[in-house]
Amino acid sequence: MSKGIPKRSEDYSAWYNEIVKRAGLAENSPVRGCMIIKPYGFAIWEKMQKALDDMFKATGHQNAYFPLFVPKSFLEKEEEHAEGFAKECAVVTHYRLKVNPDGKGLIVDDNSELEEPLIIRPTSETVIWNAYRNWIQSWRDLPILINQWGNVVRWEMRTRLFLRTSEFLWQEGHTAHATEQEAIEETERMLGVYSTFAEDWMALPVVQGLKTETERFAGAVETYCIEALMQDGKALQAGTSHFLGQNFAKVFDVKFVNQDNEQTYPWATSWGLSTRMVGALIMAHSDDNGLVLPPKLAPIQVVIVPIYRDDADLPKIAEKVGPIVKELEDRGISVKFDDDDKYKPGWKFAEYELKGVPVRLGIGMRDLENGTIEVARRDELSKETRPMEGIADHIEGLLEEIQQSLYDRALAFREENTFSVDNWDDFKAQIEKGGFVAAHWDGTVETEAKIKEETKATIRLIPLNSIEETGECVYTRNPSAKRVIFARAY
RNA sequence: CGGGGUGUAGCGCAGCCUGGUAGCGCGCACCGUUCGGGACGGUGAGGCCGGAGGUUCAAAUCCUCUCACCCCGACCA
Repeated sequence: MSKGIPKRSEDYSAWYNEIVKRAGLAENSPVRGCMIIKPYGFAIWEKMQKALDDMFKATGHQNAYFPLFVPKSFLEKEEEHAEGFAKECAVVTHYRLKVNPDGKGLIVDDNSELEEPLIIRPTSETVIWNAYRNWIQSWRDLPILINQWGNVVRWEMRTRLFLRTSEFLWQEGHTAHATEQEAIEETERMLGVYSTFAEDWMALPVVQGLKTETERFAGAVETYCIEALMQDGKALQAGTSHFLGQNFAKVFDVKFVNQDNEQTYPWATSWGLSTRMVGALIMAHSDDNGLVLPPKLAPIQVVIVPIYRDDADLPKIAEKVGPIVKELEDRGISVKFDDDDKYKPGWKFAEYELKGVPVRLGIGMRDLENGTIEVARRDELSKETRPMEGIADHIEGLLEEIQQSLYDRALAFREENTFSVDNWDDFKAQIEKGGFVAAHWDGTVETEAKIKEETKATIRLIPLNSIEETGECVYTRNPSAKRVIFARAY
């Protein structure tokens, strides 16, 4: 049993913070709003990166790197984009400090003011499209399929580890295409990649859809997103993919000659997914005993804890464990044999539970005599004693089972917490209770704003697969063609 | 920026109201016994009580000012 983690049911927010700290994922930094990602947390992010990067490569993308600094004039070019990000930009105005002549410390050297301020990128559309001007001449240069792994800064008023930090790590894909159709297909393809990642790797069921005008990315023609439901009934945007039309091509004067020898603007997309997903992972599966990780993203999938009284027994156990470790590793399973004698088994059990290691094996002298091994699974907190014979096969299957089981559980939770609501009183009551609320909406920005004002719920998305169904707007009773998903969100 | 809270040992906290030589738990170091769900005993190290000023014979404690962080809201991935 874990010591001193607040209960999810009593204080979700405190529970979340404790998991992040106690599992060694991240901690606060001296700079407000920024976080220190610790090795274990970063290992999870690296697993995410690897899975995504492979999928990006498999869909024809290449990685590149663009600078951290964006000239202010670049950011200004696309009007909506500029307005959208203006409020949260860190600005570099000087390039030098000097020793304070009046005493100790350093002060900004006034003689080092930049002619043009540099913005620390909140996203990279502008620098990238400025570069694309030189990269794109002919239809033969297209498509350009680039992804970048990096950091961005959005000066947030209020932050939470992983979920919203002023600086965060992410990937941003930026593509250019000859036709509108091709760009839209790319936007949808990458949304599909994100969905697959969320569901197959994170064991997190998501709904795919479109953002409303209000929630759309600043500068996009259309924003697609995936939304997931967290255990406290709040929604979390898990990834976004934008169809940018020709907006950035036009303002950066990027043109190409098409097959009919005409000067044409290319069509753009951009798509991103961030370290916020580590937060999503925690909130989706973890429990009052700590983190619960899906096997596919767990830095350690199997931990083996030796149990012995006499120091002389450890080598005997180790001898038996060696081949098991090898057999598991040969199957691509990451294993840790924790033979550290500074901690005792009970402590280790609790520790690996806190860290969400999917499978724990316990092996002691009793097992050596009986040819058995104890197998414990983190998701169900259950354990059983099994024959050592064929244990690798069993574990391989068990990891798959756990991965699937976490997904099934999360899906069942989402289904139990998705409600169709048709009148305003029910709507308000349900939003208060939490969950996804599917309701009719008259399609106007005004109604959306009023609903948000009165209930704090926003339209998370207009689902892609929603069935056409005529109805009346839950707020205005005006006609509506389909339901949209409302929720309170992170 | 509003509202609430907290700064005392590495971590978590008590002490403050009612000023009088800074304490508890965890962790840490060493010794011994332990080891199948966060072991136990013994010994020991560790703190200008967030910062500045004031009141007082005397301030962690009272007063003023400041800084930082956390939580709730407005902004947002």
